[in-house]
Amino acid sequence: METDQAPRPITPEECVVTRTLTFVGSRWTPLVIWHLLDGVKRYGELRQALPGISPKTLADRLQALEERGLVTRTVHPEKPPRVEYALTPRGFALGRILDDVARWGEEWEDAD
Amino acid sequence: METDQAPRPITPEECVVTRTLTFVGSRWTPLVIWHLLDGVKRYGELRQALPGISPKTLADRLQALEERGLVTRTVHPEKPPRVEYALTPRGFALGRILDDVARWGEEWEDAD
DNA sequence: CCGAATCCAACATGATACTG
DNA sequence: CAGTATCATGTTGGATTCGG
Repeated sequence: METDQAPRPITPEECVVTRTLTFVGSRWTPLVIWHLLDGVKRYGELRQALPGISPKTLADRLQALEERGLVTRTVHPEKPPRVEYALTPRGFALGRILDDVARWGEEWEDAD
Repeated sequence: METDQAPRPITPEECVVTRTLTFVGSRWTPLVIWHLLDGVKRYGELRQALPGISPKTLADRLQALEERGLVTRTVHPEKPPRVEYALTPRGFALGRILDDVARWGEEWEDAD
């Protein structure tokens, strides 16, 4: 007998998809990842590439991405200082999913 | 000559991935879609299946999903009224992407 | 039973100025 | 250059109440 699931109640906090999407869906996060797919980037390069972002928001996003293991942060103790950000393998894996999202999103909006 | 792109500045509003993720990443949206993958559901069924959701939030999410063509809403003019929600084909397509997100998210969190 | 209306709280984001 | 500190704001979600 297959237990035909009336899927039991589940909260957003218990749902891995929700956790993932609320994290990745933060306003600037997909664009940060997208730029890093292109290769290692400095803080200032990202800032230029993200028109209108505030330094605080960029720092927040990069810290969050680093904490969650999607981005590495490397400090070169020079003068002037140089800090570089790069995607981890898991960050790249996410980038591939974002491609799927992009394709789906384009069809979706075209059909409006 | 391949024009090696230093990808030109782009805002979140211009990015289809951002638009899609901020929409789908709304707190209860993934769970609503997930429950509808199982088949047609009544408002009250969804409410039971989503512990803690407020009627306003559920109505908001369902309206947004309907407006964007991911869900259909059918009113059966009975007494008491019966209202049923179902995914459209595009809604189901999104569901498949959410599966990928789930798989990625599980690895991601396991690796913490 | 389904859901609209109102009001409010929480959080993410933003502007701006300043520092190691 | 690469941020932090501080303050202001806007959008999202929730509690509650009421109507068809």
